[in-house]
Amino acid sequence: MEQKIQEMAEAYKLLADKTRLTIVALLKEQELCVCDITDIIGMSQPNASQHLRKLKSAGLLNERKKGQWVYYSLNPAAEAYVQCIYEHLPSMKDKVACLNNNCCSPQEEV
Amino acid sequence: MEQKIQEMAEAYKLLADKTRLTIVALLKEQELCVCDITDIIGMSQPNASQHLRKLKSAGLLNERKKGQWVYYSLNPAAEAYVQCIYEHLPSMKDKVACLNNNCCSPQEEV
DNA sequence: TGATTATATAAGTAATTCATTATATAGTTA
DNA sequence: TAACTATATAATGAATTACTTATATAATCA
Repeated sequence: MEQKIQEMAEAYKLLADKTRLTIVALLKEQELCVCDITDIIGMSQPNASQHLRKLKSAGLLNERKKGQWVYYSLNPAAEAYVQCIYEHLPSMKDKVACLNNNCCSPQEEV
Repeated sequence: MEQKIQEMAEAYKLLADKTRLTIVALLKEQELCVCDITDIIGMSQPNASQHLRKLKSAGLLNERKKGQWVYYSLNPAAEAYVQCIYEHLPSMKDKVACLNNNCCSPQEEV
């Protein structure tokens, strides 16, 4: 039981950061590339990249490369104690809406 | 929406610690006083006290004073995005079992 | 090929956090 | 009252972490 609590605590450590939790909330809406995320959140590219690496290393995200873009998405196989949190995240539909108006990278090619 | 994510991140920060998550798992079984927790987990009294204060300040715990003991319990009115985590915590029944055999403080007086 | 764009990594720094040690408060008991 | 027990608070130090700046890798395009 200690092992499981340890794993849970480590996962929650990743979600206990406003920036990463925002990234997860965005990815709950749709798959996004790094530059989408930096544009929407207004953060530096290395910062986003480092957060994404942490989330992916822990198995929370999947990654798909296409050309020079790397698209990240929520891993549907993530632990239940992680996924239960996603259900409580506020909608980010309006935040990702601009992407469909082509402000940033070519979403229609996804 | 940023506000809610901020609040969620702060709550998860509290649960992103193995010690505090263990305390919460114990309290999910039953109300416990500080010395119960220190005995079961094997931690120092000030350490337990400080963790409990954090959890209580955030509204995750209730406190009930009786004599020189302070009994802590999970706050059933805590946010849903917090409570959903509790459902995934492993059982701690065997950990609290010794208390009912009177190893520590007088549970029968609770 | 060279220039541009997207992403990743590395190094450095400031801030936060967890646990310990020491001490204070407060209720109980002799 | 004095001694004891339970709990809380304060101060310190070690470790972790988040962000920035600088640089590296890699794909695309002219």
